[in-house]
Amino acid sequence: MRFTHLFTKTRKEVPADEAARNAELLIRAGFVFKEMAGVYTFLPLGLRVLNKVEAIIRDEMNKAGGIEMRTSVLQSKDVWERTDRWSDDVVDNWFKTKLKTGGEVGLSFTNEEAYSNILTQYVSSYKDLPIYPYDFKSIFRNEARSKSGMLRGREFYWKALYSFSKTDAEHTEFYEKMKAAYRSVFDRVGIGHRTYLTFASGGSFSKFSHEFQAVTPAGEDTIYLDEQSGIAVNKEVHADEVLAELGLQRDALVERTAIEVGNIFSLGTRFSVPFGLEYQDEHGSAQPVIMGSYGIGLSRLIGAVVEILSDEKGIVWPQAIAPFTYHLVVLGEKREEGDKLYTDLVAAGAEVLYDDRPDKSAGEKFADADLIGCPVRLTLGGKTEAGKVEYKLRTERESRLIAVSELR
RNA sequence: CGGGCUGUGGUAUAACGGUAUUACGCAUGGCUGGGGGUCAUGUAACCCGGGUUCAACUCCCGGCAGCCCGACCA
Repeated sequence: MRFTHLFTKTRKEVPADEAARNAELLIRAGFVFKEMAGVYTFLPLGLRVLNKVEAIIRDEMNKAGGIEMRTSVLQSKDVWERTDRWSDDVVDNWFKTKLKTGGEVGLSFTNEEAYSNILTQYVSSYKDLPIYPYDFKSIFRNEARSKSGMLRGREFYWKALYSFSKTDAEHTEFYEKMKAAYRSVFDRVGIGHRTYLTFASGGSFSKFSHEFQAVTPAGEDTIYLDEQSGIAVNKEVHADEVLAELGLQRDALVERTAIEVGNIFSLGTRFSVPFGLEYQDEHGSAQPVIMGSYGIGLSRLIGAVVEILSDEKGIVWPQAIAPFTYHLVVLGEKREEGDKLYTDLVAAGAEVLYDDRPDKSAGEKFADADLIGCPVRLTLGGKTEAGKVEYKLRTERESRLIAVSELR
């Protein structure tokens, strides 16, 4: 993409109404636009990152057996009354609105009911199970207090997968598979080294749920981490009996602030029973479906990556989710060579952000490249010998000259 | 939802009960041309409503909005 085609602009000033580093950088670099507290529009650069994160998650979900679909955002009152989660007294962060015809609808704040309800139409036999549908979707929560930029929004983009299994054993097998898939997602987006499997309260159907907590001071959870094993417990279950059960020594744990970038939990029959979601087993008797829930907030995850990997100059994107691999800077008289290199790289399939602005100084272009954070900066300028290009990694200070042909 | 702080050009800010400051951006032109360069000219603002006052961006009340702390986070 040519910079002159990209309508967003970078900003030097820190937004006055953002204290969170992730929002500050994403706004200054032009990845997102703040609509209101807790609500952000994804601008062209931001959407490219979002799409890459989505593709990684989709890949991992599909590999684990997931099947993608898309549930509606508008949800009907009837469905949620089945599980007693329509009332504002029970769920206080619903966004609700009215139909012209008089009925009430809610905007999805989670998906359990939607899936349970839908699947009653399609599941009737043990031959129909297990199934693992999931979707990517915007979710709405009327938070009393959104905060920390992208980390806690009122509207956010997530992936939710639900497992529908015949037995506890079948459920557990998949649950373990998802743990691995999540591990892989966080590794691939570049924060695996800071993300820990964390035991949290499990509700009525299992003792624990599992969270994936990324350690960052910007987080809002407190976890107790055993650095040896990489296992953590959420503050909410930090008790002697729990530690004993998990084989953790209290003295070995360190307290950390972290953000929950993913969570998985067993739902048992909490939702399948109210919807009559059952199947007939081999003997013809009705059995409730065993469910599990697996969520990842993509917008939050992106915010966490920025919090964890940025430096004083700007964002440092991991290759896998960077908006572009190359940030090509062309200075003054090298315009023609720049155009050719850009065209050649794109033709070869590379993703390139080409700073072709004719009226910007070198300093400004370099500062923007650092702020935007693509992994590789390529420079063509007065110091660059013919046939060569300066190659600099975002994570390194010095650049080196390489032959243009080395770039493919 | 409780508490605190804050609302001034596109962005970031200053002052003042009486003509609204500066920087960035943007526009035009010149000089520049490898880490946000420089000169000139221009452009653009007091959140909304009410009150006090001769006069309110400024003080008071209410609303709305933003940030922070706490509560909450299915």
